[in-house]
Amino acid sequence: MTRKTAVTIKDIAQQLKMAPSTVSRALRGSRDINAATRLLVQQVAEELQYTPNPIALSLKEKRSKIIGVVVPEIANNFCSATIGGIEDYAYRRGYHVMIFQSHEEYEREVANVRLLTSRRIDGLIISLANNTRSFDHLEDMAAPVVMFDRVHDGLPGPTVVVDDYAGTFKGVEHLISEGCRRIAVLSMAPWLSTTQKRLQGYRDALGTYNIPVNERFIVQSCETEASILDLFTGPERPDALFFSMERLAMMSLQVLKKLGLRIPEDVALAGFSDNPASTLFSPALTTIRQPTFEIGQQAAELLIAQIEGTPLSAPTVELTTLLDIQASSLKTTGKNPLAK
Amino acid sequence: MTRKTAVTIKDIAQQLKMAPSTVSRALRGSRDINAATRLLVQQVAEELQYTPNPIALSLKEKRSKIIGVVVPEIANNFCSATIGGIEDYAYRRGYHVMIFQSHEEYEREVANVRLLTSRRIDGLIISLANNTRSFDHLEDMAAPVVMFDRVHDGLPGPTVVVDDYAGTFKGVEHLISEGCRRIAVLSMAPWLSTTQKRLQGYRDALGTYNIPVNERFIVQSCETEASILDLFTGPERPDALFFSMERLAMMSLQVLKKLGLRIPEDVALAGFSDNPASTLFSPALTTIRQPTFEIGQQAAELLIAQIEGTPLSAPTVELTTLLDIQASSLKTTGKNPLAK
DNA sequence: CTGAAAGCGCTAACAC
DNA sequence: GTGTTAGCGCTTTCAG
Repeated sequence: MTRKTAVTIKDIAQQLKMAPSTVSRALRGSRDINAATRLLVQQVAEELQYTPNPIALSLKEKRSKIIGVVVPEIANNFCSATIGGIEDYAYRRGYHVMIFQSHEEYEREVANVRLLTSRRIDGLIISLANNTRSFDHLEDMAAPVVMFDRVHDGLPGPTVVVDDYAGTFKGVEHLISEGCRRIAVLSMAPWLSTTQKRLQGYRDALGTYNIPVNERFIVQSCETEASILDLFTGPERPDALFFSMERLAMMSLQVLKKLGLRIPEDVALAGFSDNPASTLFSPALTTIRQPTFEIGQQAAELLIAQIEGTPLSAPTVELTTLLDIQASSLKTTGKNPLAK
Repeated sequence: MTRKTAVTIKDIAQQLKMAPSTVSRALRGSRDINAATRLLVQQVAEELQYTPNPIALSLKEKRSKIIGVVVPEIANNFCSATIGGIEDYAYRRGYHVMIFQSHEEYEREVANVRLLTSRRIDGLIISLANNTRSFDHLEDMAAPVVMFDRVHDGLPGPTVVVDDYAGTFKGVEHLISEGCRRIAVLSMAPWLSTTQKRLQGYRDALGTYNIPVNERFIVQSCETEASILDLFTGPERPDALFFSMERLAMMSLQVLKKLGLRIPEDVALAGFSDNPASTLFSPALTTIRQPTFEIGQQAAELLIAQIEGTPLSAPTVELTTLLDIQASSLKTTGKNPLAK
């Protein structure tokens, strides 16, 4: 057990019978200091196991070396993987990561951001809650903000996203190439730019292949199994489901099971998912894979660049998704689908 | 955009032409203060959007209201779910969570703990890295420590674990009841108490049913697919695999696929996993489910109780696992296995 | 080169 | 009831 009260610069000064300021200078390698003094101080500091108090430093320098992260839910493969990336990069740059969950609730998101602000964090990385429609809490942040995944175009500040449009296009095109013509899409809140880009990719893919868009097949703000079930009540039932989020994939699987529909024979399945195990599903899921860890790293990099005033390499980073074709979308077994 | 410099207690005092201490008292509801003054101060504070500077507070009161969390890997269903639980409870109690990853490396774990200490965190919640064998870094912590999952019995401080012994016993017993007799177990580092308890559960389950223990079937420190492959090289091949970690489940599935062995006909599969989607696997996995979110909450509760000097309800919390039987272990189809 | 002093924002004696 | 002062640990003028 060590002493309860941490050793301070004063303790060192006292023991060496010099002024605290001298110790401070010696420790942080100020130019104008006697080499002998410096060595002495460093030695004693070592002995006493001195570690600078970051709180005192923060108070003085008005920066905390802490970056805040607000995500909808930590226990979500996409979020946890990006947080992993953020922590990884931040750690290497001497920053620490403080995490909050919005639980997809606007109010909690606002509360978190305010809390983080009052914590004097140096910067914020955020993925918006599903039902966040007002952005005041982000607009009047003093600290730099980087958004990822769920971004809002109206806000300034860099963003890290993936090629949502192209990714969706590829995915839907693949379903079409497998013979699907009634492709329903399950998406999130319509005001998220992610949603908009993905839906555009969906519409354009259909358009490219002269398939009329059936608005009934576009489920916006998909939150419950009921809305998926609804798709299968009318006379025209989908022959494919494109999900824009892992949770929606799970829900689809449940619903299709409940309805006794086979995948992919009755309904093909494809979409965005970041469960590393989704190839082990029954059947294995065709997914648009996002470079989650890298997204986190990039977000942290952009943020720290802003904090430290380094010019940004790019205001917005767009990473590339990968279409991972598995059994869930292969209606024409054995056929090697178009690589696009 | 707001002012860059946050408003302080001094600003309020100045505007009201009173002393900062009065403002401070008014704001924190000190008894002996004029009601009128208090109201006035509160009003101005509101107007100016004053938020107390937690850094100044920390410096003064020598506590940061931050709890540190060190886990092997955030992007891991078990870890992210527990972190979710920690954040959830901590948030409600006014604490914030700072996260670090050890990446299963002892050195990085030590570095993180030291960093956290120098950060003057109020307490630490940790799940040990797989190869941590020395515990000095935890022994001489000034702040309270709570361990969860990967705990070490030699250390003081409360722990949150699950009924590893009973959980494993139940799981292995179930495999036995399905007719398996050559059950191999894939486990982690032998010095972890988790490993020890689980292996004991395994041994005792076999013993109870008079099945001799084949030491070749006990794979300690299972890190690679090779060690699983080895199991299938000799003359006596396992008819069941019990995995003690989600990653090992994935590896098993890969290996069995590679070997062309059917699950559960050739090899039954069961074990610890916290992938909420493992029922969607092909075949659905029989798993021992841990109450991950609750583990996190409990850990946070124990820690905060210690920090605030509240007497602990219990030094160690042991939560109960649930055996979720699915197709991967059902050799005798249709048979309703013993509920135990 | 080194010491003394001020101040970051806040609270808690200690006056009056 | 309210103002004054000191101090949390550290850096940074400003003197010397």
